[in-house]
Amino acid sequence: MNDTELKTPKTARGLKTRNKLLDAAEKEFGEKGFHDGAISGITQRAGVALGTFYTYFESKEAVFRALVEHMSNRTRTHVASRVAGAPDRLTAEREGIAAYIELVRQNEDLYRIIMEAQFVAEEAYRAHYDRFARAYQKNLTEAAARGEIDPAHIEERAWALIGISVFLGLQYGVWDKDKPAEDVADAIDGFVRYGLDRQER
Amino acid sequence: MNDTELKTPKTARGLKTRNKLLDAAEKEFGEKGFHDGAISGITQRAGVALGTFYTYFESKEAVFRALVEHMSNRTRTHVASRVAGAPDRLTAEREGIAAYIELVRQNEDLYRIIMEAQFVAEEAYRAHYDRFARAYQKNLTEAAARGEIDPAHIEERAWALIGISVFLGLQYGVWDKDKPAEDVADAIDGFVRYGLDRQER
DNA sequence: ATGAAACATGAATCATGATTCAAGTTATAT
DNA sequence: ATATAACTTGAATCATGATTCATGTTTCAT
Repeated sequence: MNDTELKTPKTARGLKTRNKLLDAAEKEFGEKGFHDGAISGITQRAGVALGTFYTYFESKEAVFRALVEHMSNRTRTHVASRVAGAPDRLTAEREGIAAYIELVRQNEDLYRIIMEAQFVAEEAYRAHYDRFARAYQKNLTEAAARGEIDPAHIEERAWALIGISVFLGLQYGVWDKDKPAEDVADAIDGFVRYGLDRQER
Repeated sequence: MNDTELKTPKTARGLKTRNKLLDAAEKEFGEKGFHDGAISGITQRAGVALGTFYTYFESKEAVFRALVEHMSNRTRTHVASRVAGAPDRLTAEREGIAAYIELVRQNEDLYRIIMEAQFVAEEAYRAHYDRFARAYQKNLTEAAARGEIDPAHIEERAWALIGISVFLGLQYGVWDKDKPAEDVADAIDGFVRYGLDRQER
């Protein structure tokens, strides 16, 4: 009952075309946004005829949804792989922020498309952040069990940490790309560890 | 050279009509979003004829811009008035978060419209957060001078604090309205003060 | 009291772009 | 080798809704 399955390509040619369309949609929507982006723009970028689009996607909204899920996965795997080696949660936090800012910088479309999902594919948007929030809560709970962090208010802290990443990504990944992502992550590390109150050490 | 001035009403009647249109636009865009919202929807809600809209606004984008500025001011004054009596910055931080969540809850349109500005009125969106970031930096700098907080990395911390408010507003003001805003503010207070590391006290 | 400026009206215009479809081409299982 | 499913094509359809404008009404300074 979902678009992705309904129109799954059956041959290698079809798969290739569908991927070309997804890549093209990423560029089109990333550049122009959902409403100014056009199906004809997508098919032109992909080098296929207009009608071909509807072989793989039910509607303009449907590609967008597929795209959001695609980018949500990309974000998760990018950050996760970067964080994997961290010795403890607080270090992982710092790495995660650096990885996220870098990702946004390298791939500005990603930030914009996920944000715009809030208005075009609200379900997908909420699912994206819920998934993140749950993952964060799991990590924080485990870290608390190991005695690495304060065990209080895990849920609220998870959302706060998401907010920190997203807004640092906006400011230092999209708007002001001058500072190295590592420097921003270092700068915020002390705050995440010890709050506004203490000096970092 | 700006829309607001070009079409400023000259009489009391005109002013009243313009305000009716702004209120109506807030509801229309808040409910349906920018693209699904219609000028005809706005004028119907306002109880005026379609053409009247263009007596006061140059275009659909222009009302939206006016609206964003209006709501940006509303947000600032609401939070500022709530924070005014706080004895120190860390207490102010806690009050500010509670005030923001309450505002979002009472007025969900506001959250949505400001967020959507990112795509419809990017300048206004960035201006809104830049203004906030500057105010935060000023407050943090002064608090650091009084010895209330760590003086390091003021700019990055300002953006992090904005991100915290916005995402707590999203989660607890828009999506999950069950917890009292005060409880959320209390829950996050320890994190903002002492980070993930310590127990709150 | 009156004329000019402000304001209000809503039908008509107009551009845009998503979606459909009937006809053709290519891949693949047998 | 061939039938069938998978895929491709792009011109035609169609709905939507922003914007304009010519005509009327109200306000207000004098």
